[in-house]
Amino acid sequence: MPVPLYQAKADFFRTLGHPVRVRVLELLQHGPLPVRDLLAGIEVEASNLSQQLAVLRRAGIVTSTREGSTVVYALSSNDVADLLRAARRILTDMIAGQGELLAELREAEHTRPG
Amino acid sequence: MPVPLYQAKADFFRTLGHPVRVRVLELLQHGPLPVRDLLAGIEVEASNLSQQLAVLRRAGIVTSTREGSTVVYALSSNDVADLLRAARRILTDMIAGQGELLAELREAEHTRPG
DNA sequence: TAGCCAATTGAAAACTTCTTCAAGTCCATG
DNA sequence: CATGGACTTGAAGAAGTTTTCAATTGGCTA
Repeated sequence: MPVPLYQAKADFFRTLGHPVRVRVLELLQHGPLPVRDLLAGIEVEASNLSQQLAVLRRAGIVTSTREGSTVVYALSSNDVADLLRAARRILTDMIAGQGELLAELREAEHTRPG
Repeated sequence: MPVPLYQAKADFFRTLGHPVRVRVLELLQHGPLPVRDLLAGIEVEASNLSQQLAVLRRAGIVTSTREGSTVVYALSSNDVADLLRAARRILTDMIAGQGELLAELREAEHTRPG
């Protein structure tokens, strides 16, 4: 009895639903990075970053390998980058849409119906 | 001062992170539908569905219009369908990957190292 | 092996989201 | 204008997530 696909999708999206986790995935888009570099690129404490990395690991979205005294993270599928691109497109559209709405509202203020 | 984009992305993904909301978006992929039809396609109580629709509406992901005594919902951008496709691809990969892992583990059980 | 740095873990408190139920709105029709 | 159907809302408790801090692990080098 498999987990229904819509439940798996929801879990997956929920996993992406945190600003630190999104930043991590963005930073990993261009290739693997050690924790040290993630930490340098995200305003968060080491232990909090670790917690968020653990969430991504448990979900199977990233993998970690120890190299000497540092740990290197990588995306486990390149499709994650596609997904982030799709999300960026939607958000850009939505923000543009809101911009238009705002413009309409401003106009309405000047040409108010009597 | 705009909301940072990674925060907006995280909010967006968080909004998708619920099985009922994922189902709604899947059902709306092929065109607008009245609440009645969503309700028929999802195992959930009317008031719970309404709560989830409100979350999607507030996030600007769907729009609703009243037509007589029914209310019709639609995706506000067609890109949402792209995103769901990208998510499906990733999940399919991930599940396939887990399948392989499982196969390896099973093998290991039979060829256990001393 | 002692001390240090990098990263992780466990656990408690603070916070957010989800579910549920009763009550409410809106429209059509008798 | 009362009734009924379709959908939404508010609010409260249950459930889940996030943050934080102290403690811990693993590896390196003196």
